[in-house]
Amino acid sequence: MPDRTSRRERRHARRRKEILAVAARVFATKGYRDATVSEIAAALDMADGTLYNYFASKRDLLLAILDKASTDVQVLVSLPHVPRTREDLVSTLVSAYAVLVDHLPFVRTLLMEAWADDAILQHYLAQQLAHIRQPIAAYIRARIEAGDFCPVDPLLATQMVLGMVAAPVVSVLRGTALPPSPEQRQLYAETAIDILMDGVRVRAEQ
Amino acid sequence: MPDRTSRRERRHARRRKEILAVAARVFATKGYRDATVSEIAAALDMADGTLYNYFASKRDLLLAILDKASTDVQVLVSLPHVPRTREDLVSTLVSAYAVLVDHLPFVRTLLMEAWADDAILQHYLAQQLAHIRQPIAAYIRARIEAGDFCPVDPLLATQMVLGMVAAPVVSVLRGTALPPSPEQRQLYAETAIDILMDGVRVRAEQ
Amino acid sequence: MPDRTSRRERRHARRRKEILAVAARVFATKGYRDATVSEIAAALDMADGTLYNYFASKRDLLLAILDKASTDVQVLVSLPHVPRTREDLVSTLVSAYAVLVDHLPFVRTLLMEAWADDAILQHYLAQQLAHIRQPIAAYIRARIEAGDFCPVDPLLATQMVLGMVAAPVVSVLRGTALPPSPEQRQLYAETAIDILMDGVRVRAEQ
Amino acid sequence: MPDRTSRRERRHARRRKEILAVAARVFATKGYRDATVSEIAAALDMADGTLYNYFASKRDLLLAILDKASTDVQVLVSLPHVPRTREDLVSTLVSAYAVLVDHLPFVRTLLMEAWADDAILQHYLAQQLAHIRQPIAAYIRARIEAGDFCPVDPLLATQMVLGMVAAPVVSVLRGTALPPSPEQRQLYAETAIDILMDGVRVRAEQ
DNA sequence: TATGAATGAGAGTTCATTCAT
DNA sequence: AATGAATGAACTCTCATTCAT
Repeated sequence: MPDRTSRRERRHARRRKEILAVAARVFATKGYRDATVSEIAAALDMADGTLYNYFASKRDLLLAILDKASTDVQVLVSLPHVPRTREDLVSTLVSAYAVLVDHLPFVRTLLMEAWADDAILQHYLAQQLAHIRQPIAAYIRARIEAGDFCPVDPLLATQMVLGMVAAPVVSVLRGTALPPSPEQRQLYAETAIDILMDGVRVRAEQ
Repeated sequence: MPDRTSRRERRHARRRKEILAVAARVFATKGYRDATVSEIAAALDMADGTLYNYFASKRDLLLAILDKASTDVQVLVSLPHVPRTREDLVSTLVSAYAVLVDHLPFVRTLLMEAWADDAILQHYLAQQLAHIRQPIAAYIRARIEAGDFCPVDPLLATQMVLGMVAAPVVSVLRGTALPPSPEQRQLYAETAIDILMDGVRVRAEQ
Repeated sequence: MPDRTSRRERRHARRRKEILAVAARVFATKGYRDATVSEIAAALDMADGTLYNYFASKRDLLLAILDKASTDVQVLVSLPHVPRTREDLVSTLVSAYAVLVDHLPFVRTLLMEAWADDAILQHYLAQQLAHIRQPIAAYIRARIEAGDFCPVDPLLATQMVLGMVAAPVVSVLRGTALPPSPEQRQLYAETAIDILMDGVRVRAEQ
Repeated sequence: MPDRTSRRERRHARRRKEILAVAARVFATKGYRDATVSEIAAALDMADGTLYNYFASKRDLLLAILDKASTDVQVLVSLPHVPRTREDLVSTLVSAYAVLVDHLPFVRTLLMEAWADDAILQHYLAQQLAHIRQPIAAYIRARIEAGDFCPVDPLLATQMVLGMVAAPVVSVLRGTALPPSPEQRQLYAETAIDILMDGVRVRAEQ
């Protein structure tokens, strides 16, 4: 009876997803340690024990959330091509914001736990960040060598680029600001790219 | 015997400081909830109960750390004057880095707890951040009106400035990078200011 | 499935009662402070944590016992009518003894805690005692005015009546004497009423 | 230097007495278990450790209080003669009230602890009570045999006598009523004796 | 003698996890 | 599969007692 089995499996997978989403919200709000299993179960209108039919332990639940968050962030890394033009850079950034905002509780939980736990940082975030940094640094290095960019430290500049780009969504990730509208995301991206490229200063000769 | 009393008081205050420093390190590493009182006491080579002669509760210990972190950060706010020249801006930034680096475990604990707890965010961090943001935004707004700066959203630009400036010390605060040397701090500050002012792009006419 | 729910509820209520009875016995014997939660749980052949599924805290357990003791004693207060004849008085007293004896550990715990704690005395005992005293005092006052009773202070006489009536069950409440048989209760009641009415002295003219 | 030694000893004994009096007050108010050593030391304006120069342990302090309470109550027992006349009975009772009232915290502590602890009851109170009961019972028995008293159970009557006599000072011992004035004591004693002897009922022929 | 900081055993309580229903 | 009562390890905190000063 493969049909029955697979239906059951689909149902099981669907339920796991529901649980993950709710648990991520709870963990994102109170932190892993302060959130209780009962609390998550209650938010799911489900008995405590039932959770254990889907996840082996509370920690397992966390790891599944971190896994998903990590995978979600990975999308940012796998760019189809290296953006060159201003429009290209802006639209890449806009879609990066979209990814973060679409998975808020997952990303927030990941950041929270990675801040405290070295193993989690290494396992779920460090590689992603390295993969994001690397092409940016390479790009900057190349443009410097081509004489397009000023001779800054490429790694330092990369960090600053990321800081600048991340800044407007920190409070969103934190949960104190509402997710930005598409227009706002566009604004964030354009502002970041423009400041980055030409600075805030008005050029004398223009 | 006022001499005896005041010696006791001094001793008491010194011991409190020691405890605070060690506890901040432990909290910064494992998080408030995951750190146990026994663990802190052990790190101090002290019986569990002795801690309670200095702090009424584990939470009280946390709050004292947050208080100190908050006060330390406050220093960043109370600038003697608004910096104008490039050198002024750079040296302001350099000393800001020094403050963060000098109180690493305290600031790290504050950031970790404020990330999860709304009340803590409000009470110990929100005002400080507002006080940092406000003069920067005012400065940007003024320069825009004077025609010196491009017409960007001042608040958004402020956030990006802060993101850019904070970026190189994030991993230091996290504990994965060593504190920057004075030379590095100088470099961070100059790079941030320069990118901010003129962008990374080489100007055609120069 | 309301059947399942109500069965659970009944089971829960039954278990609460069991716990209350055992806890009252332990508190009555060792006092609230000296009795430990582990000890009560052990007497119930139950893990410590299980108790907390039924009562929020050790103090909550005490308060539930005091509540019950208070309510039980309240029965003494709610007499269907004011007793007049000797038989009436005697049978009222007999049933009062029955109430005390039927709830020994509860009443003993109440008396013990009310002896030390003003708030408990006020909340769980003072009103009951006032309600017992008041009709007795009123009765004595009325009979004095009718010329049936000697002109004693009604309140003082009331206290003495209660002292006399309570005396034979003090050691029972204390736990050093066995509960009186119905015959003994009858004897206690008759003796108290008779001494009260006519004293111990043989009247000359009889 | 016997003078110095004995002066020191006198001083030591005096200090012990002070400590006992204060500790009895604290124990009487909060109970032995709920009172802390620090609290008693603070009430004496003394360091915690100093107490241990006078008493080996907190329990030792309690036992000394119980000893004193027991000894004080003993005075009630050692009557110079068996009272016969009404005046004799009344004055005996008045002085008994005086003893209780003069040692309130000690007696209150004794009653509180004896209510919970069998060993304390046996060691510090049971004998005293037996010694009080016995002559009363003997007296009643004798008067019954002489035909003066009605044929009641002498032991039961004894208990009721004690209950009646104790009633008006229960709230004083408890600490909710002020100690009675000499006039009130006289009234208590006379009322008790009179009710006891002749009851509250007005005799028909009078 | 007097002090009070240090001690650590032992208390109350929480909560992730199990398992009979 | 779903339930939630039972479990007990692990935590925070208290306080009688000790002892260097």
